[in-house]
Amino acid sequence: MDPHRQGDLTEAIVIAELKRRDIPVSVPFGDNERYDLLAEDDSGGIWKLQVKTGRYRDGKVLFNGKSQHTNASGHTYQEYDGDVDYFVIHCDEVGGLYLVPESEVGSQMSLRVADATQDHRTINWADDYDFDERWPPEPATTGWRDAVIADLRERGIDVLGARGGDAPYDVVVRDADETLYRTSIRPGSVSGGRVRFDTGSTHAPGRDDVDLVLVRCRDTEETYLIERDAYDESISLRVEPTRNDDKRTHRAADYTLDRRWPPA
DNA sequence: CTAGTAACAGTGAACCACGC
DNA sequence: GCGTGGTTCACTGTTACTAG
Repeated sequence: MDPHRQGDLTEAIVIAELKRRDIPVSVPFGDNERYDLLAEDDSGGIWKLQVKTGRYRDGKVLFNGKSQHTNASGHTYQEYDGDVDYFVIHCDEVGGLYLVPESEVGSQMSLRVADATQDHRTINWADDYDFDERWPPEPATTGWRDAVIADLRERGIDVLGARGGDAPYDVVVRDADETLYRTSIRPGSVSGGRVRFDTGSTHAPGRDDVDLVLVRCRDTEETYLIERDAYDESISLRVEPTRNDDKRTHRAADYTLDRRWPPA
């Protein structure tokens, strides 16, 4: 089956599955929206869902977390980066329906259905993302950006106001030496033992745009400070300790606001 | 230290629909 | 006819982890 029809089929199956669970679902008019469906939870919350077809391979359900389109310069790839709240993955081969937060998905993700030869920490077990276990989603954390700003002020750090217009940073902060730092504040979450945040999207700040990135992780309830020069395209902070102390590993504990402020 | 395993990131291709 | 848009499929290389 050609990919477009496959996508339509999966979307139809997901709509049927949601209806079967008495979940109100709406389909956006036209195909100009980045999400496929809108679903309503019991409390009236509206969630933007992106439907994906899962491919079963080597005991895992694989799916892509980005959309691809073609222009004059060739293929371009775009992550959803907040344009959707959740991915709903249906895999025909295993008959599974999974709900995965957008923030936990990179360019692609695999959900392990079959037992693995080795019990790997980074395995994303499909059962953990079972739709019926995950629905309804937890209400979105509101005011996390304000929480970070409050965190900064609590430490006596000067916050010189929020951005205006299309500036790539959220606030400017000032240290005791009167040095100013353009700072981007991003939401993060723990996945696969790592704190992840959106570093590679079209909306993410580049090295020339900001000096610092503050990541508020909802799972660890910690704020991490990362100097923008510390990474190129992306960085992930490992929450759980590793047995082999690899030099390339970035430990989240080393990047907490308390340990990193003021910037070197 | 090494081999094996798993996840991630990136790239190219195929297919169909649509507009110019 | 050609270029573009949107989707999945398939493959390769890199990174990081586990086990021996």
